[in-house]
Order: sequence, then structure tokens, then C-alpha cells
Amino acid sequence: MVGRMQCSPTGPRKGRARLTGRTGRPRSAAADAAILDATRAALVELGWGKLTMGDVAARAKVAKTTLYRRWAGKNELVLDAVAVLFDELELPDRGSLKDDIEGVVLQFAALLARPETKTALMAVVAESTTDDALRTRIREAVVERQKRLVVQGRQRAQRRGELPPDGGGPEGAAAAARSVDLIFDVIAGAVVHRALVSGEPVDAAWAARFTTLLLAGLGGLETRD
Amino acid sequence: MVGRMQCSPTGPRKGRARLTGRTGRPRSAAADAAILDATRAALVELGWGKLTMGDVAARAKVAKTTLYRRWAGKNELVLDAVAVLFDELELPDRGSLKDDIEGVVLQFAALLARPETKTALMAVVAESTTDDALRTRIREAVVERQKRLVVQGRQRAQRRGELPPDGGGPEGAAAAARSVDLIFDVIAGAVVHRALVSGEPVDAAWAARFTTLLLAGLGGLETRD
DNA sequence: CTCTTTCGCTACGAGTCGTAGCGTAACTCT
DNA sequence: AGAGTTACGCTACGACTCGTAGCGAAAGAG
Repeated sequence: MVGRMQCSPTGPRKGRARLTGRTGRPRSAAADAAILDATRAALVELGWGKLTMGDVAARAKVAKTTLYRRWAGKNELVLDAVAVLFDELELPDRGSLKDDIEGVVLQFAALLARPETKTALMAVVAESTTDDALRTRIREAVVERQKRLVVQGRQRAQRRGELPPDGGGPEGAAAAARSVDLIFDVIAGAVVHRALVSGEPVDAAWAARFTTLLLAGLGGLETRD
Repeated sequence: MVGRMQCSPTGPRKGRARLTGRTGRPRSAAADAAILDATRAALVELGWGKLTMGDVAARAKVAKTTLYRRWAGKNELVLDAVAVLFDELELPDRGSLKDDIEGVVLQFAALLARPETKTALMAVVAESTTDDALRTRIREAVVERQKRLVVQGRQRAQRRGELPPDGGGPEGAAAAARSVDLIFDVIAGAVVHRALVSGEPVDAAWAARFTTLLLAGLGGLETRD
């Protein structure tokens, strides 16, 4: 849960709800789950544009005011509702870097094929271009969390000898971090663009050709296909 | 202009406004320009989310009804307002494939750095996930039009001997088309993701490292950086 | 001069937003 | 048990936006 608002603006202590030092009626965890489920359901049926706070409240069977007590608005609510879906992504060891990349590409594509994910992700990013706080939260809730997949796949490939090890010292670590960022942007960006902008399927054949390009570069792609 | 509505639902002929066979008062081309300029200005100041049709009409000094006579809604209007910006992209011959790619990446990044472009592009794509007609129009107005850059750069590289020529026959042509699609998704996707999702600058250093990755693959990137 | 279409303007019902106010429910601490 | 604190459901509200209808006037075609 990234987007929760402060619980008690007047409260003297800032501990979390279930910890000591917090008095008063606690927030209903069931309401949280119901609201986020309702948000995802509304995204599926209505899409971002026609989703309204009142509709979500009605689906979740809570008062509209309860929504506004917990989230500042539609942007934050929808972000929280879809961010958790990205944590389902995994990187099972398939034995080679190529197979690892193809696997995660297809997983990511399956996630983006879900209607609630695609309509919400792009819309929230669009809103974030005029809302710095939202952009920071997207980075924390989605982008930085999922870079773990790149880090993990890269480490595995280095252990296998498929990629050279990191250079030593602080420069080496900085270069490794830049590489992770770059690779993440390339993989995530390409899949998102293919799926949502070009609007064509990310299937096994595309994943294979993309992975070939990523591993061998343009020259390697052209000689194979 | 992609998103114009039919001019005369009752008209017997379907020719354009300025052609013969069209009677009545013609639409004001000046109003068109004023509306699209006003739309871009409103996007800069308000962003997609807070832009309203009434506001655009007031800025353009036309009646709100005039907007609805020409565009079905906000989606179509904004798409038309920003699609033309993408036609400014060029691919000057810088002598090598690497320099050509870096050049177009930086141009594209500069375009995405403009507030009206980034807020509108992502929002319209988000809306297109629940609106097939809009998705088709985005493809026609933006995606397919800009693939010319990939085609042109690829042909140049083949002439220079930096990339192998296309295979012969229909299979070769189909493979070439798939390669163009793939490369376009990778380049455009990576730049968009870096600029808008990761929210970090697409500068010359990033463009150089991205191009290295694209040309040589993951192995080539890691040994250099 | 007539026909056709567009234009500006006003007005409208419908829908959404985000908040305020109130009484009640739930939990903590003394 | 009682007092204090916080969350909840509900209602109501002004402000705003939407998209359309209806009107008379303007601009071009034949």
C-alpha cells in the first residue's frame, strides 16, 4: 500500500494502525480489500475514463467519504489497485538468459493484456506528467520494485558466464546500476509499446525475436529472420 | 487531420469542403488552426486531466458547439492537436547507423519533453485501450506514419553495408516488415519508458548507451560500460 | 436571390466532484 | 466501566463539466 493518506492529522504519534500508541477505531482492512477489488472491477468494465469514485464506493459498499479519507483521488486509488498486480511477476530459472528473458516478457505481456492493467497503467502515467507526487509514487510502487527482475536475471547470467561480471569499485557499481536501468527501460518499454501503442500481440514468436535482438543486437537479428 | 467528423450527415456527396459539389458556408480553416493551437496551449497549462472542451473553445474564441461539430470529443481533438507534432521528426544522414539512431532518439526525446506531447500521448493511448476506433486512429496518425524513420534508417544502413540486405521473395519482405515493427517498438518504447515512466532524462549519454545496446546486444553493452 | 451549411449564442438536464456536518460504531487507555 | 479518540455511513450541497437543442445570423454556391 503506497498511496494511503495520513490516518490522523491531529494524532500525536505516527505509528501504524495496529501498533500501540494508536487510539480510536481502526480502519477496516476488509474495506480496503473491497475498495481495491471494486476499483479493479470498475476498471475492467468502465476503463479509466468512465470510472468514478462514486461508482467504486457503490461497488465496494462503502460510503464515498470513506474513499476520500484514504486516497486523495482517482489517481492514487487506481495506482494502488493495480500496483500489487505487478508483484506477481517472477523470474523462474529456465537455464539460459535467452529463456529467462522470453519468460519474463511473456509474463509481463500477460499482465498488460488484462484490461484493468493496461487502461490504468497508461492513464496514471499520463496524469503523472503533471503531478510530481504521483510520478514519485509510481516509481516507488511499480518501477523500482520490478527492477528486481532485471537484477536477478543479470546476476544469473553472470554466474552462468553469459554476461561479463561487474567491474570493481564504485564506478563498477554505478555502471551496473545504469545498465540495469537501461535494460529495464528497453524491455518494459518495448513490451508496453508493442502491446498498447502498436496494439499487436506479444506472443511467443515476438518474444523470441525481441530477445534475439536484445542479446545479439541489430546485426544478429537481421541475419536470422 | 485524421479525426475530422463528417461535414454534412445529410449531404449527398462526400467530397471535401473546398471541392466542387459542396454548397453552403464552408468551415473556417482559421477556426481549425485556432482550435488546435488552443488545445495545445491548454494541454501545456492544464494537462490532459484538467483540460475541458469549454476551456479550449474559450481560448480559441469559438463556440463550444463548433468544437463538437468537428470532433467527437476530447480524445479525438487532442489526438489531432498533437499528431502533427510527430511529423517534424527527421532522420538526417549522419554517416553511420549509430549516429543516425542517436540523432533520432534525441529528437524523439525532445518531442516527448514538451508538456503537451507527453501528457496527451499517454492519455490518448490509455483511452484507446477501451476505444477501438481511437486506437486505429492513433496507429494511422502516429505509429504508422513514423515507421518511415525506421525504414529509412535501415535502408541507409544496408546501403552502407552495416546491415545485411533483405532476403528475396515474399518471405524476405515479410521478415523485413517484422523487423521494422520490432525495431520501432524497441526504440520508441525505450525512449517513452525512460522519459515518462522512469522519469529520467534522455540525454546524449543515455542515447549513446542505448544505441550501443541496440547495435551490439547485451554482451556488447556490458563490456563497454 | 435562393439554397445550403456553418457559426455564435443561450439554455438546459444529467452527471461528477470533493467537502461539510451529523450521529453512530469500534477500539484504547485510565 | 467510563472517557477519549478515531473511523464509518449517510445526506446534502455548490461548483463544475458534459453534450445537446434551438435560434437567428453569416458566408459561400448555383
